[in-house]
Amino acid sequence: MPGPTYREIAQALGVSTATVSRALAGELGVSSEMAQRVRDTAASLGYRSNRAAKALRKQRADAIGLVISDVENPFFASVARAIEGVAAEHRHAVLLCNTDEDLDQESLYLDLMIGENVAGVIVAPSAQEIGPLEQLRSAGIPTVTLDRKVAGDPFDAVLVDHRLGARELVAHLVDHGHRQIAAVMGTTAATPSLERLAGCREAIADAASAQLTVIEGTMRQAVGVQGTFELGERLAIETLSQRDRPSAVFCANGLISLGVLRAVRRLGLRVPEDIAVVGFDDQPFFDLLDPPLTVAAQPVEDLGRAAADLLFDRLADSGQDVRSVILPPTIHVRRSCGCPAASASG
Amino acid sequence: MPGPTYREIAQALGVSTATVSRALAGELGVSSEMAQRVRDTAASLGYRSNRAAKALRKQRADAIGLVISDVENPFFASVARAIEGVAAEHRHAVLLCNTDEDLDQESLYLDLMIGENVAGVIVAPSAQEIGPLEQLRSAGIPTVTLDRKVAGDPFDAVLVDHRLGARELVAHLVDHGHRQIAAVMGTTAATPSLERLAGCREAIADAASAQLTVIEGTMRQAVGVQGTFELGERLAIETLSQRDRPSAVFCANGLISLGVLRAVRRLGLRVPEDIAVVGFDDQPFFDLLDPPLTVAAQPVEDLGRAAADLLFDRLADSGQDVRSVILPPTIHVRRSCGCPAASASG
DNA sequence: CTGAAAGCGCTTACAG
DNA sequence: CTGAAAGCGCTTACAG
Repeated sequence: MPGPTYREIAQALGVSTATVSRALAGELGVSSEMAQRVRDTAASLGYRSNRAAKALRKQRADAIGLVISDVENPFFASVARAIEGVAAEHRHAVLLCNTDEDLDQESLYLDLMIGENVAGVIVAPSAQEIGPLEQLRSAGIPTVTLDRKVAGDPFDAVLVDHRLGARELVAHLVDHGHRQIAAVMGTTAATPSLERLAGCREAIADAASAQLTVIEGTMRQAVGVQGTFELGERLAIETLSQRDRPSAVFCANGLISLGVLRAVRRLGLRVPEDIAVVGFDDQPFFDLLDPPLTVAAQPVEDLGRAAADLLFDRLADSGQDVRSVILPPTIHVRRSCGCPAASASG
Repeated sequence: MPGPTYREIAQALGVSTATVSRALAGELGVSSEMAQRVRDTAASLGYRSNRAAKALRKQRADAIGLVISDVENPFFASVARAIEGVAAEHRHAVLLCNTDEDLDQESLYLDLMIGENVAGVIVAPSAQEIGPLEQLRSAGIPTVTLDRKVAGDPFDAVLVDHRLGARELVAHLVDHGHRQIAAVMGTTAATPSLERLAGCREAIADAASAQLTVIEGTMRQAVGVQGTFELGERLAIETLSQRDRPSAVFCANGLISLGVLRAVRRLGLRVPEDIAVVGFDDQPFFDLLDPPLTVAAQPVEDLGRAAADLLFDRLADSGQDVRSVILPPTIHVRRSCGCPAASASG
């Protein structure tokens, strides 16, 4: 049972569908009295806007695409939540896509979004090169990249200062006296990982006789939440089983951190006595882990909100220059680094 | 720069757009030779399907709506992931909506999805009464409810046997000798909570002289991930600060569990010596908490996949009877219940 | 301020 | 097997 259309509203009032359209769109050029009558009639008939028809006619849907690697990853889940909230304020729907960092899938999904005539796209790019995102550029679709840079800066971007966060974390380890530090990286394909690694190196360079061992998996291994988690565990077991094992480890992200903690537990090592651990990313319960984890927290909500704001800004004014926003991470010192228990860790 | 349409393909081949449509839709009634030529031309012109136009013409978009309370909740994030995977296999987009369990927002979003002409909707209903979901029924939109029942069973449903999980968990506490048990509930508005509570009561009824104290917050308090977490903490602090405090607590969901663990830590109590803790929901790192948490795990991936399968089944054959699938939870015995450390907890 | 009319890009009876 | 034509529900120059 199809709902009423402009035709029914127009007929009920003896006016044209053009007038109905204008009144309901809140356009000027229609008397406020008529506008009111149209709105009343629409309401009484239970009119519901047909977004598909609008999208076709206007060549632009009131919807945005969100292209991330995996909503199951708590980082992306929080970001998605924030974005969806802003989109809802703008009466836009959100199309959700998980690419698993796979370029083919990313390409497929972008095709789909362009076919939906989305107004814009927020994407966490799978690679540093523009690759499939070129489709968005050539189709002229407003795009914001999330957490990652694309070569040539063709899009608005929201970034986190990964380098700074990693540097501070590793410097903290150095302050605790550690000189043999391992960085468990998962993968170094994406820019966040690369920058975090660069931050580690900076901190090491600042310290006399400190040394960094980089441990990393391959792209294929670090797939999905479970995959990354298990990769972290596996890499940590390899590294920490050696006789000349490092005295501290930096974990490239929250999932890796959890994997490393499990490895440590399986090896029967104590944190921080036998091995100190710090990691990128925070979660609300990381202070409840055994031991509470010292981390560099990304401002996930702000990140999502900033990305959505950038996108809707551009939808309102497509002429503006390409902008990028860089957000700082926050260090939460807890116990896994070797610091004494705080009274109220947060 | 608009891409090519059927018109350009048709002109290039000297055929009608009807033929192009049939060929690209893979319909019979077009020679396989012609079909091939159409596909080749489409590919060489870089044709991209216009989903908005299709949606309008067919009165049905290749998209499904996913209406949940909050993707930031790990339970929903995992479910969303699974659903999106199945949808992608069917070349359907997923529209994501977070309702925060707010009926007005749910209603607003359903309006939006219906306006998008979604092929179907998967929804975790905010209430037991049909309420805003009536819109879906009267619009004839295939709907699957997730994790929760709606009065009168008007829709296909995927459920978890909450009662069983809770019953086993509390029975386990009773086996450990506990007689004063508290159930920290967050809210008992939704059916999962109610059924979990019923399961607790059954286990208590089976035990001589055991007693259940139900602690719950109000709807407004248990909002969002952070809200539920903090509510659990607050309720637990109140309960466990009393002199005649219970010796064990059942946590109604994963977020509440984390809140309770934090409360326990803040009160300086030891788990399980001073207070045993069990909870509904699992996460990949719950064995890394201090102490490892004994839980009833919902089969989240299966839940999402089953919901999506039910929906696409119905899209293929709308005539079939209303079905419901009930999935069992899995008990993971770890240490918070009082059991000794397992060698490899999972 | 309002209307008649064209058209967004498809699909689908209908006719051949 | 293929085509001409109508139409899904809107919006928007254009004309008055």
